Amino acid sequence: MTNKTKVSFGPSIRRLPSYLHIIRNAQSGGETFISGTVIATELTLEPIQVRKDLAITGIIGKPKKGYPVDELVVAIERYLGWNREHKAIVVGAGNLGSALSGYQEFKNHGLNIIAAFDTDPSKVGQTIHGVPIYSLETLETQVPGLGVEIAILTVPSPFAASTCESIVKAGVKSIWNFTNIKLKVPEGITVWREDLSSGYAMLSVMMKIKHKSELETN
Amino acid sequence: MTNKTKVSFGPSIRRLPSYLHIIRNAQSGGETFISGTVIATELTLEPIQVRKDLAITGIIGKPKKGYPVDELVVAIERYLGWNREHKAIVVGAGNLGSALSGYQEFKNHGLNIIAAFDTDPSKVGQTIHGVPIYSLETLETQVPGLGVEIAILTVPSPFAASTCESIVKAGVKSIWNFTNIKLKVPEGITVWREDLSSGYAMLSVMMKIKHKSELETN
DNA sequence: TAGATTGTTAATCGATTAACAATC
DNA sequence: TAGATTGTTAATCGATTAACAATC
Repeated sequence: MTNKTKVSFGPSIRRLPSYLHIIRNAQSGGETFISGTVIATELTLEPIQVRKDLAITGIIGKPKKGYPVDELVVAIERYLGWNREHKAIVVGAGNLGSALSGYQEFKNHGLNIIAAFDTDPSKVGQTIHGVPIYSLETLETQVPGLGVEIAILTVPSPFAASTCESIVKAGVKSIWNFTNIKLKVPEGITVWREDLSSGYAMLSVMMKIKHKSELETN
Repeated sequence: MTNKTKVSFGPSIRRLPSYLHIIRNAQSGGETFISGTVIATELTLEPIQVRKDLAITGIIGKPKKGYPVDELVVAIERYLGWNREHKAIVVGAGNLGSALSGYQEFKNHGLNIIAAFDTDPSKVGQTIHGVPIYSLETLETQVPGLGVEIAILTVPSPFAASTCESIVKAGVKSIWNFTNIKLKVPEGITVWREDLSSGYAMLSVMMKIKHKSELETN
């Protein structure tokens, strides 16, 4: 169990943001109730799956009407911890780091990026989306005490391991890892790897299968 | 079944790129065989899972020695369709699109981004990582006939649906969707959604759980 | 040879889906 | 009231893990 925080309902948790998005839209449209059926149709899921997923937030629906929209929004955000601020830093102020810094959606859900770090001297002193860029060398001295919870790791892969060490030394406990390296971290450090290669793999295989079935059909 | 290409072994396919990365490293290091146990240790997985996953590529290992590195690399790339070129376009030449255009790893695995499209007139005519940027308006006329297989969708969410329609009209059959919108596409179009929000959700919940257990412990 | 590692077959685990009574 | 939708309990499905004979 070393290093592994067990999370029950992984797949359910991953679907919640999509639900939240739809429910928020309904809220903006003035709806007060939304049914699991409607959400399911929107996302091409089974209604029973939506109901099961929403159950983990503790919200209770009304037969015939569905779930109370306002309560549901609050409950999902609470469940995800998106109702409070998470101070974060971007480590690697390249295009990807810059893109993530600018995502309004994350800001709306508590992600507060207060600084970025990079090795490129020409970037230091600049800002990306209003976020100041500091020298990566200063990370370990600057970050402790600022209450930074999350480090978003977007450095090139060869620097992932060493940069990760700096992040840990700086006392940041959670790492959102966008590199294709599996990080080795001490116990108590949470890592979520966003593996873009695995997405490309899925897309590639789906394409291959479709192509094959076309060949078979024709 | 409408719109849904069924892919068996989803989780296995998503792990293959990580295996490939490690096996390639072993290859560079001059190794000729690599065992499932070694790969598993590297990635904190069970050896049996690695063996099961590698089995789908058709490669047969040698007891005591492991799997032949060169053959394994070829077999994984073949299985993923990464042994051939996939022409692609980036739709939405912002930071994220720019980041993806520059990823050497994808280039090495057949992803050939031949053009980017954007609405911003100041971007049109420029290049990102050597990829020329054209006006989004010209997508439907320019792209057909070029043999583009993949559209990487990185426009802001409000434009996702309409841009998706253009992509489909242009005859591109696979979409790598980086927006937080569930796209509605005609049958025969493959979509893989890269859902960054779900990653943020997982990280957030893992943080919450860890925090709670710390409170309980102290 | 001895032992590490394989591939196969079976068991377990967890997630999805089905069935259905309860109810607004 | 009638019927759509809920929450619960059970069944199914698929993925992971275990056990173990085969073998280099």
